[in-house]
Amino acid sequence: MIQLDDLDRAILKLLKQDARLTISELAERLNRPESTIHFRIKKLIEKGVIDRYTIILGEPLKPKSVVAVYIETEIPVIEDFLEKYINHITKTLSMLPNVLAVAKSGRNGIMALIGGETEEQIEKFVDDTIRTLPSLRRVEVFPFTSIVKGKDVIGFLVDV
Amino acid sequence: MIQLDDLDRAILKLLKQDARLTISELAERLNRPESTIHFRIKKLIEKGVIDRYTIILGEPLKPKSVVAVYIETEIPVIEDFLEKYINHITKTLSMLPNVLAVAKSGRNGIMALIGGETEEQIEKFVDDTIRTLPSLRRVEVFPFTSIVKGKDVIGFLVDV
DNA sequence: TATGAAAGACATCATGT
DNA sequence: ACATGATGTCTTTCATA
Repeated sequence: MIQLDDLDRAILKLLKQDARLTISELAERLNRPESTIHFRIKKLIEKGVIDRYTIILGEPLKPKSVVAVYIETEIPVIEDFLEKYINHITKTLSMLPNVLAVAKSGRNGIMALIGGETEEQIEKFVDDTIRTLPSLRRVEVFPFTSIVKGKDVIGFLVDV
Repeated sequence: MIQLDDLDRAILKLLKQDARLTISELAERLNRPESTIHFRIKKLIEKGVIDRYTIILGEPLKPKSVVAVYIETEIPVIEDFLEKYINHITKTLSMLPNVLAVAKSGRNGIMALIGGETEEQIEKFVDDTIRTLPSLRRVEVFPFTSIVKGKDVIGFLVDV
């Protein structure tokens, strides 16, 4: 395991909120010398605790409407088909810009996060692109009314 | 709407990959003067296209196992109860550190993303914390076998 | 809006406590 | 873990086109 002390955690928390905080600003807020902050961040990156820095995109680029879709295929007699078919679907979905995220679920399930201008537009996309796939035994749409925790995950995921 | 040209898009794409790229590095890669890049980024922030800068946490802090859970409540006779109850559940879940994200779905549904060390541990958490809630008519767990698109959403969501 | 040049701020590193 | 100082790099600003 990895062990982080309070200072590490405080640095991570501040950088999560605003990764452009300078070392001097961090040093001031946390009442530590700049050299210490610099050293800690260097270590956090080396240890892989900080994976990378990124930007979150804002309202202008975010889809107004988001749904989760669960897809489940039939289980074929030839098991080998299953994995190949699941791979095919996930890869196809992954290439589409309005598909924000895709995960395999179990052996024959897929969960996808899909964004669009309206819920109706997304429904149409699901009808045209997903429900037309062969050998599905279930397609269920979970429309997101509001995001309570992890709100800006959409701005994180959206393609530019 | 907002309109972005190729340069804007190129800047956003690079910053999404690595928000620590300096203006000079961006300028070099995109064959533009530093002042231009500086100006564009300033505008992108002003327009809200760039919402904020953040860090993605790495393996040491990421849960090894992740599931999505869909929760659906009964629809009570008194409609007002419904919203209050859904709010109560979402807020309770949001406070827990292993609950990575929570969204309301429709009027009586909740979708939550939950992380843990093993799938069994998460199952136990679902049994103890969610299935014990009153007036639920459905609790379904979708274990994530692998994430195909949006892989580092977990490192983005995880609490420090 | 784009650019070039200059000024100031910052990260980084070495050294020592 | 912290302090200090030296160095080079980067950001930021401003005047100009």
